[in-house]
Amino acid sequence: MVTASRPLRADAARNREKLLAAAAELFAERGLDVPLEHIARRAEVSIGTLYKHFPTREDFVGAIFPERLAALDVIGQKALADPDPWHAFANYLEDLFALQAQDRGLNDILARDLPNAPEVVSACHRGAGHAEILINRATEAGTLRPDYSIADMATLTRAMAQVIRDAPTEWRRFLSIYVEGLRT
Amino acid sequence: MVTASRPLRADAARNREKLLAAAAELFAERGLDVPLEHIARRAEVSIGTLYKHFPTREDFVGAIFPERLAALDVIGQKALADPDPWHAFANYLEDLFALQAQDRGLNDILARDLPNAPEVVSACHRGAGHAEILINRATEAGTLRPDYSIADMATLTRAMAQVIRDAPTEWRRFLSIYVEGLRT
DNA sequence: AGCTAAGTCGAGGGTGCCCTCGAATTCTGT
DNA sequence: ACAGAATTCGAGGGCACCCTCGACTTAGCT
Repeated sequence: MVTASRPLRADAARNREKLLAAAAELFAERGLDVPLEHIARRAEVSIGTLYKHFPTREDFVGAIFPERLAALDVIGQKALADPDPWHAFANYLEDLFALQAQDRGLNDILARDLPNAPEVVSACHRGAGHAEILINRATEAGTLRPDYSIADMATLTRAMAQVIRDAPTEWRRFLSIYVEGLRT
Repeated sequence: MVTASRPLRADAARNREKLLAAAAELFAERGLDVPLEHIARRAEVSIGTLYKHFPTREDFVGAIFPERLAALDVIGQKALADPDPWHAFANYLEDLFALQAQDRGLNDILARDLPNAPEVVSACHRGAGHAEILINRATEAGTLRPDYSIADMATLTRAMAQVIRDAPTEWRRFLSIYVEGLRT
């Protein structure tokens, strides 16, 4: 049911963009839970207009994050191109959390059990796909402990989300200790 | 200014106990942020009465947690009595997080930057004292990486709080990986 | 039994956020 | 320039939580 709706009126298109920009900023600064009213205010648009364009918070997430999640693919590709399995895996983790540390919204999304927007879900699945390959390579090379799994990475991601939130300077150290524990 | 206030009236004392019991349960079940109104309801007491006895949420925390934090001292003593420095340290961590996993309120307190009730603060300091000794012993014995510090343990505690919250069965595995990374 | 200080109650005011809807405005094709 | 459709606006209703205060009740003393 892809209704080929006619193009938006000029003012509407402008407002939509202002809303997206405001939401993108606020999500990155304050996380996914910013009050929608704040978004409307920063966009200099009324709350009613906001709801016209984005009836739910998920609609914002779905409109904003696919683009950002593309960064996930980039670091995934980079890691897959690395010939050293261990190095690829460890660097992937670094890159992943560096990404999370830059964007509170992304941090929330990856930590949360409920990123329901379909675009977001599929991006996460792709990410998990990359991760799985990297894990397998590293275990086969004998450098990563053999029982390590995606589930462990999910746990790690949530833990890191917390560390990033309340001690943004210390996540690298924390991660390096953890990773040390993964080497065989 | 320890005002030796005259004893509470019988009904007041009873209500106070009911409130404490209700708060203790709800903190443990749901964490420190339960609505005060829920506590009043479970205690079968009006909201006004609740405020009479405990004007702020901190008053509840201060009344309930000192007792629970005594468990911290217990595991601290146990660890200090252990002759094997590494074993003492590693077991202390296990015991500490087992405690957190049993009680969402405690989990919140240890993870949060704001446990302001003085009794709670001092209990945390005592805990940190034990931890420091255990760390020193283990580093001197050469089994713990030499740069490990209390600050790292604080970070770990917050990370574990998160893991415990959203994957209560996996914290042991997560911890064991991390601890593996600490051994020299 | 009667008095009074102590305690209890819960309606209600305040805040912050969510979301809706009808009146007012503005774009755009003719 | 105008009509009509599309869009905007923001007041306002709802909800959940916070906290206060004055009217009512009761324990406990004499």
